Amino acid sequence: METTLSSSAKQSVAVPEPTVRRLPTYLNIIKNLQQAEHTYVSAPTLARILRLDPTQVTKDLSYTGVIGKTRVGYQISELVEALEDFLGFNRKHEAFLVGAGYLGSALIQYQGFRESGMRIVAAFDIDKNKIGTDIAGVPVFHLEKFRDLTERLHITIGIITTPPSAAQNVADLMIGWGIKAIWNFAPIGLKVPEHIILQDTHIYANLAVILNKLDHTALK
Amino acid sequence: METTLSSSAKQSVAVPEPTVRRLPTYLNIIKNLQQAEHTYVSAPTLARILRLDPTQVTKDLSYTGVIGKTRVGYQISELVEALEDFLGFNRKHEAFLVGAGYLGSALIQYQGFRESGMRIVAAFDIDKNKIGTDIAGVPVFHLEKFRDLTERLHITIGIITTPPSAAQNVADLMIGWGIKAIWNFAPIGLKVPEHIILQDTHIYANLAVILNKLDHTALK
DNA sequence: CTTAAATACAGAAAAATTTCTTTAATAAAA
DNA sequence: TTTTATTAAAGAAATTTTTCTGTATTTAAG
Repeated sequence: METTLSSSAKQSVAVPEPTVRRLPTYLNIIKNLQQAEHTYVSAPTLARILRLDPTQVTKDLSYTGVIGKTRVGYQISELVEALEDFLGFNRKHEAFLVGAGYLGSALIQYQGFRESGMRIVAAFDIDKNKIGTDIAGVPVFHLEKFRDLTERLHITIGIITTPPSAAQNVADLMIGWGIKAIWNFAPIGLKVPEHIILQDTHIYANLAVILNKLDHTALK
Repeated sequence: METTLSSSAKQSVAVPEPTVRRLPTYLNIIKNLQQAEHTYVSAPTLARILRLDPTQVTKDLSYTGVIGKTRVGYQISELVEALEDFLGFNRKHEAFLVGAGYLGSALIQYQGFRESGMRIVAAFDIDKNKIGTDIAGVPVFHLEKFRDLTERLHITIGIITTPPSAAQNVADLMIGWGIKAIWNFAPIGLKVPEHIILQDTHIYANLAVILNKLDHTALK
């Protein structure tokens, strides 16, 4: 799905964001190679698999600090560790999700994130029909119950899957909870303090690209 | 989620892909304004809502062909129609999904795509436990039943949510079905003919950006 | 041992994208 | 009516990202 529209706290991030986006893909492939008993992988090999420019792969991997061996490539075990470390996939982050609609439910049910260090531990909504239920084992609470929470939680990530009209209020609430990063799926530009990490994801972005190409190449 | 790594059939796409990605977001906001009885919207207004550069909004919207009125902005009804037309959201595309795991199920259950012109009409898997069931009303068939399909289907989009090892085979199969576009979620670079539209989406990309920022700003 | 091929890496060049600047138009205010 | 402020739009500049070149290294083949 999606794509970044805006982001705050972009100071001192020397690594280009397109690179950060590609790194998980490299990691995934390298892990597959690791399971297939490979011990080394070269940039050209990764480039062939992903149909990318070999020098781009080299540049991307250089940000991990791993140095490759000429004529051989990179040591897989070393690269896996470096990538997981760089991406933060080996740390454990717990997340709250607000807005248990179709998108929110889909995100919860997609447990794949668990392998990447993020676990959704609770969901919130204001729909009485959803309160008290659970989605794939994740309980759904009433948002109001957490409104006046004074003690800070150990939750680092807040996921917003509400309608856009509610998103800013939810964001403010999350900041009050002591959350460090907000993953926003609402199509609105949230106003957050400098120290809050904000990542906007727009579900329709990729679909839009496909549909647009479909129409524009069909005419050719 | 999300992001494009590669794409084929990129001939004559004069509109920058970042622009195409932003357009659905504009559309969403403009529709909200429309419901709130607004009739005009200006680029600076959209820019404030999304925290973007105003001239970027102007440039993006210029690709729709809609021309704005100085000092007033764009007519909302005209813009909605132009955006939906440009993005293909008012056409109806049916899709097959192969790989009914967590991600595939999440995508099916997220019915939001229906509003954007794409409807997932069937899912395929090779897991006997899944065959015969349905996910949110979408039936799950055995992939093999469709392997030797000779007649072309009217399905335009194929969604791949299989493990990477199966992805290329599935892609070839889909091309045989007469599919026009492939939306690939497997972390692998698919080889497809020139005329097939290929869009790669990498689920972990956005999460990676967040986790990376979390670690790198926490140290500051 | 020598040669050839494949690779990492650094730097330069090119391409794409965003941001800035200027101009003209026009609605609203004075 | 005149002035002011806001906006769209086009083009230029700046920035970011990708791609291209060249060099040194090293494994493997001859």
